[in-house]
Amino acid sequence: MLNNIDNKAVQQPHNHKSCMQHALQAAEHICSQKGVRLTTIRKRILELICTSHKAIGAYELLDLFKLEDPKAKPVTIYRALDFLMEAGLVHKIESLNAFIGCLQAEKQHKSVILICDNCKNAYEMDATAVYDNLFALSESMQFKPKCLTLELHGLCASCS
Amino acid sequence: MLNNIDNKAVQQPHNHKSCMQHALQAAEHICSQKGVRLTTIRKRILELICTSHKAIGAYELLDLFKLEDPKAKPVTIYRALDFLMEAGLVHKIESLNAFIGCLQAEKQHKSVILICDNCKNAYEMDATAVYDNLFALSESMQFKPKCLTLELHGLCASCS
DNA sequence: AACAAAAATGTAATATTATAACATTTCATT
DNA sequence: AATGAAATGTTATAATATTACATTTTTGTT
Repeated sequence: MLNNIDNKAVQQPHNHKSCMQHALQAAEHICSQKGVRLTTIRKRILELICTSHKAIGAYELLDLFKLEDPKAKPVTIYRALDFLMEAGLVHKIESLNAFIGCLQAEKQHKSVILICDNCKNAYEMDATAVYDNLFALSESMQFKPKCLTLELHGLCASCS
Repeated sequence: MLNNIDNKAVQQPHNHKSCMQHALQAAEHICSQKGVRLTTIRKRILELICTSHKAIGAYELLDLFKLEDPKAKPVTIYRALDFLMEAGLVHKIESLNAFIGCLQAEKQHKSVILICDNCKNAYEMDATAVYDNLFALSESMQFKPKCLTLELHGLCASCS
């Protein structure tokens, strides 16, 4: 199985089928633990997101989903995305208005997303030290930190 | 004059008029140095942004600008914003789709934006160490870093 | 000053991203 | 089976951002 939070590993060619299975199993587990329902739609949207490691937009997802349910509407997607984000299964990349599946949803984590501006692949890397540093720093300025957006754009190994 | 990159100072009540004058003078200086033109429209949009330290949306800016030029269109604002961002005079807050004036445009800087989710005031704080850390870390994974989005949401001193 | 090229702005249309409001259906529990 | 809560369907619209092309203004050159 894919070593979680190991960016190098997922950047390499890897068995993506098992990668996706892992994500879906984690999703089932997390949802049952939280007592929330991973419905057919939600699960399918998650699958579509996890089809690749590329950031995907809500309307791209809608187009894919419409192949199976032609009457689907934007709000279907956004509702599923809200659910999946709330559960920590999906992250929004604010600087792209796009979404990625989370590979370590089962662990509470503090990560930076590395985004390749060429191929749009995006991976999380642990950034606990950065979080702790910035939270402490901001608190010393009487700022009460809640939530950090941390996205690093650049070129991945394959594209540079 | 306001000490640049001093978040505490701008969070306090301060002489905002001089704060704004500083921003405009810096803008003039930077543009003449770069050989680009701070036209009437661009300057005015910058002024409108610098009226407060609150993040402001493009269409809010448009509404304000329309008071003076009722025929103004969205693209007028976006073009000015593009120019101002390119010149480093304005930053976009990706997680809000909103904009703030930069208080230390004259210095090359690596900063985190502290955003108060209550009052929407947003301030930059130096984060050179974080940049250097993340850039180095990502390079060690064969990722070629270009641009970091670093936004910390929370509550400012006044609002918490 | 006259001109040409480049830059900026005007104008219209439209693309993209996201949410609100309310009706209906499905699910879990009794 | 009846009930209430959660999820989904449906319609409409809000909010954010860009494209394409016409016109005007500025700059540099003659």
